[in-house]
Amino acid sequence: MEDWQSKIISIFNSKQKLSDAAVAALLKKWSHSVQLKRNDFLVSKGQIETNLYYVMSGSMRIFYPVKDEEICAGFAYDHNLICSYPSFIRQQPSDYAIQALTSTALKFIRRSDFYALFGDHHDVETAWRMLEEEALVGKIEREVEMLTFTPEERYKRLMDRSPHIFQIIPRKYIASYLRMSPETLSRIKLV
Amino acid sequence: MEDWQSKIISIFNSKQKLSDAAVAALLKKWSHSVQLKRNDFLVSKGQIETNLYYVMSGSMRIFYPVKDEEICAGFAYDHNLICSYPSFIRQQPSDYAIQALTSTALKFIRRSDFYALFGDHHDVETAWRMLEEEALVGKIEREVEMLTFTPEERYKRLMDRSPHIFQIIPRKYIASYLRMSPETLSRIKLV
DNA sequence: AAAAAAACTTGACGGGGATCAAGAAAATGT
DNA sequence: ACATTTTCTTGATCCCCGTCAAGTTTTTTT
Repeated sequence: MEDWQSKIISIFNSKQKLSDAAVAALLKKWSHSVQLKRNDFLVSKGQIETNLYYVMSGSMRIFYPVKDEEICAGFAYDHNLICSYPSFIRQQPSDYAIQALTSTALKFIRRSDFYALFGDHHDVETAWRMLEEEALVGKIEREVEMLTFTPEERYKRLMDRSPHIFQIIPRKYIASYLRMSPETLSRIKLV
Repeated sequence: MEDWQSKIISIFNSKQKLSDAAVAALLKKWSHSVQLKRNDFLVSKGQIETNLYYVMSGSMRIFYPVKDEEICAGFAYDHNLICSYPSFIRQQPSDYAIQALTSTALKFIRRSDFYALFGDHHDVETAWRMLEEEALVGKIEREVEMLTFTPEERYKRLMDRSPHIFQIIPRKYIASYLRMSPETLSRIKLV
């Protein structure tokens, strides 16, 4: 099994141990590749998400274009699963866009193939449910984070938790992710 | 079948049609009751959520106490499912509190009983997964709502979408839910 | 290695909405 | 029905942070 394949399986296994049959079926379908250059879009606003991606290498930002600005919802890098979840779930045009910040290599599985596995492999559905639950709880915790801390506290807490982000991601996107202007982030760092 | 029972089933059926056996098994376990008076807590901060509730009548607010204030995360009334999801999912102490705003009648199922159904009744798990997906997408959409609209726009959009809330819920909680001070909400209504 | 583009910094300014405060209105309970 | 508590309103003040602008540094491209 290749390294990226065991990484994908371990993401699922961390929630629910998959049977050998499920592992084989999942990997068989998780077989497509994309290669993006810097600034390429993986998903554009308005597009319907039909795939679930695994990031082999590189870095991406997830954001929603709104009026004349862009609000950063998150990032993805090595060994993350990524897609435009609302569009993936509802099969409606995506509000999110996902863009490569560096050249990025991805593997993906088609949504229809993925969902088709649920019938024969109950454990895949259970693991996926639990991964989605994690996403929901994460969203809720982040909401609290943004509401109860000052810009400076938000910066410090991200710095404590994920210092590597500051090496990979341009500050202006981090500022947007932390819900402040690039100028405010710049001034905070002076302190 | 009693009215509240068919309501619960229809919530699940809206996502995934349940088999007769699944319906029977689910309702058999969804058999406990609670009755709350105004201001009683269904869930307190720090408590671990072990139940999933259905609101028969009355109204509730979900909020997180933080520092010296309370931030309203949502409301629940007739025919809603409700629990402290992060605590229910992770079995960790709840950051949320849930409080009755009027006298409220609820039915509930124990988490352990609910999860136990998933083994024999795959369709219950699938319906539940889809309901959780709906919650996740809802959270994401609300985030956009809060970030891209002014206080006045947020008020008007809630007024358009859910005018009945203003008849049931005290304004100060609605203000908190809309992420503004009660004074700001009061001033907006003058316009 | 040089040119161009993108990202970051720093200063000046302004405004939207929070906070504080005090009075009015409404809801609750006995 | 009355007293008490809670909620809502309205005014005055203030400050945090966003915006605008101009210069600097870093990164990217060729």
